[in-house]
Amino acid sequence: MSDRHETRVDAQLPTSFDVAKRAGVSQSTVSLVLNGKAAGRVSPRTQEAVRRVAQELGYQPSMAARTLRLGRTHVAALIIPDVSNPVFAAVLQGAEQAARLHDYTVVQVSTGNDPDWQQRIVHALATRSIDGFILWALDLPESTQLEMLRGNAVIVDGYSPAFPSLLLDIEYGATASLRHLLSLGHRRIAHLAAHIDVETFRVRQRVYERLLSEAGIPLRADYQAMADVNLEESFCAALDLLGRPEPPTAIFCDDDLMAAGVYKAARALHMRVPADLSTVGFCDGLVAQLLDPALTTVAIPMMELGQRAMELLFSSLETELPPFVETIPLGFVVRESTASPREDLA
Amino acid sequence: MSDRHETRVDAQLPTSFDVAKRAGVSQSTVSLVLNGKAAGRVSPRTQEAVRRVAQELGYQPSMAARTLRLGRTHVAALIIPDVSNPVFAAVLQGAEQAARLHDYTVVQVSTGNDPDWQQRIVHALATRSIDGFILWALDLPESTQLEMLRGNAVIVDGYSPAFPSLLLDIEYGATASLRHLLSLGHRRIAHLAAHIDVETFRVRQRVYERLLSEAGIPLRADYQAMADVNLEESFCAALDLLGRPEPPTAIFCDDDLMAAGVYKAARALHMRVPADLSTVGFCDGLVAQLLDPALTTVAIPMMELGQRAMELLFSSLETELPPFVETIPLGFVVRESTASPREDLA
DNA sequence: CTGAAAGCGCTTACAG
DNA sequence: CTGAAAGCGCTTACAG
Repeated sequence: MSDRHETRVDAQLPTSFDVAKRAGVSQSTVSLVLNGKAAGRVSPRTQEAVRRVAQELGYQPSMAARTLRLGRTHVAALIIPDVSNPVFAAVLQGAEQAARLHDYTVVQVSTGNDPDWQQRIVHALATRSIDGFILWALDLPESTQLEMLRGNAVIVDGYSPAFPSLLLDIEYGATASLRHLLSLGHRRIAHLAAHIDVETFRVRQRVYERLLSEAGIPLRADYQAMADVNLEESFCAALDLLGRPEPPTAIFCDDDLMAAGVYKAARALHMRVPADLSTVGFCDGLVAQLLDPALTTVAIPMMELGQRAMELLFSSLETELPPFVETIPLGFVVRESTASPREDLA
Repeated sequence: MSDRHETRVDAQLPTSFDVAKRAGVSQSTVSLVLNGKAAGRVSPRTQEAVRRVAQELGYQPSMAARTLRLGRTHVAALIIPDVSNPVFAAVLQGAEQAARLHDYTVVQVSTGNDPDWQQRIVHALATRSIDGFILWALDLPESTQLEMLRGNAVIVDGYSPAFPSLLLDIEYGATASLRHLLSLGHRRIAHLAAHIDVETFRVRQRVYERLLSEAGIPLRADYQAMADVNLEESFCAALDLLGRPEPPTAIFCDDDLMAAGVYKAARALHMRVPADLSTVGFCDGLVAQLLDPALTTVAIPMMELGQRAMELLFSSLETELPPFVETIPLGFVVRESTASPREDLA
């Protein structure tokens, strides 16, 4: 005995069987026709009839049934560190654009909210709810339980030897940014670093250390601060930096949102950007556009990256791609948030 | 003959049958136990054994199979006008938080990118890929094809007689905002309106017209501008407004992002906010926090709303809620973007 | 050119 | 207390 009526929707919707009955053909014929596999197997007039009836009934195949049969959900997940950073909206948009061409849906999962994100991925994999993953700005240790991800995931801006990866040229971006500050004559350069232990931020730190040392500037612990990538924390950390006995004349930030925190702190202390304090960011999304004066920053093409990552994921899903690395060049945009340090501070 | 191996993943994952075999019980017993329906039907020791084996094998039930059987996907969609506005990230966060408690996933769909969004909803419904919908800031004409949404959707900040609705008290917010400007002495108040024809924005327009007329201020066409809710368009429109022969002394904006455009235009014209130009926004999200000087704006509790909307959706999914309206109070926050008009302009 | 049948992996009456 | 079986709605060999 059937036990339908679990949802109101189910009760109404036509199945391929309904179409078959009404078109006077078998259910398999309906499936064949509607999947475009009828070429030379079903007469044109039958095909026509099937299509017409399907149209009339507004028939659409059940995703669940198709998924069960085919083993594909047509859902991809974009795993990002933090939804509340608006740059990821651009990534999602890019990813969705690419996904639509393949008839896929994208769900966005934030690891920031959820320390148990690895578990969630494993669960999604185990319940076969998601076909593929884009992992953004996350490191995957080789010996991880995420081993099962092989063939179903691509990495962007993260370290992992086991997956196809889009690697951003953070090295270049950070170098350009710091060279710019140095060439303006800054020597008291602080680093406002993201408080997340992933490679993309470690690179920024390394470049900071190297360029300063190359310029013969000793590293100072009191010029290094950490904060979560959000406005409040960055504001507090920046306030701290600027409150030092000998405050920095420039702050190199790991993200635009952190630069926004610096702006806010400068404002609170009645300092002007860039006259009293130069600031550089990283990302160049909406936040950079909003800041006044306009932010000098490293430009990451987020939307294009989202798109590219999704395309890569599809390739990988089709025929497992070997682990490889494609390096994405970044830009560096000089705007109005940087200037030479004041004479008395230089 | 079986045709497995469609995906690498499928090939490996254990099924309830595997668990049954290894535990030496029938597949139905496994299902009963793992679904907590074994009370008094399966002996404790059998239950224990089943659970242990399931654990060992890392067994998780296939979502697709469960969905097909039960008619529920455990996916809800949040339909919003525009992803690129960062306020919606907060909505999503709230919605996800509530969804997690019910073991649901949320996908976010933007209607802005996609004029065909109604079609997409119908499709999602027809393919039974999504259980329920939260429709945000959208109007649904009664005679819509979305009739089939009945019982599967809730509305937030939108007009529709047929669905459970969370109605924001836009009326109050807009009134408070305009009263504030009027009480500061402004009489040359422009309206920078969102270029989307939905009720939530029509209310703002009506209140604008009414309050001005109540204050005995004639409506001027040259004080009304429209733009999409993004920085570029709002910037251009604001530039236009401020370039009038007799420019406004205050601009009432339909959204914070539009207020950001006004700030940018003011800056471009070397006008100071609020000395030369008062600005009020609507929303009070990240953008409001970023702006300098701090934005006076109507506060909408986006995250709480996302949460509440999701809870409402669950209630509605369980037992169809009759159409009803719950009105959400808004706040109005006076910060630094408003002041009395300059003497020579008042 | 078309149809009957197997099987994807579950849940849940039903029979014992 | 436990198991055999139906059925959710598809796709795709296979047989005719």
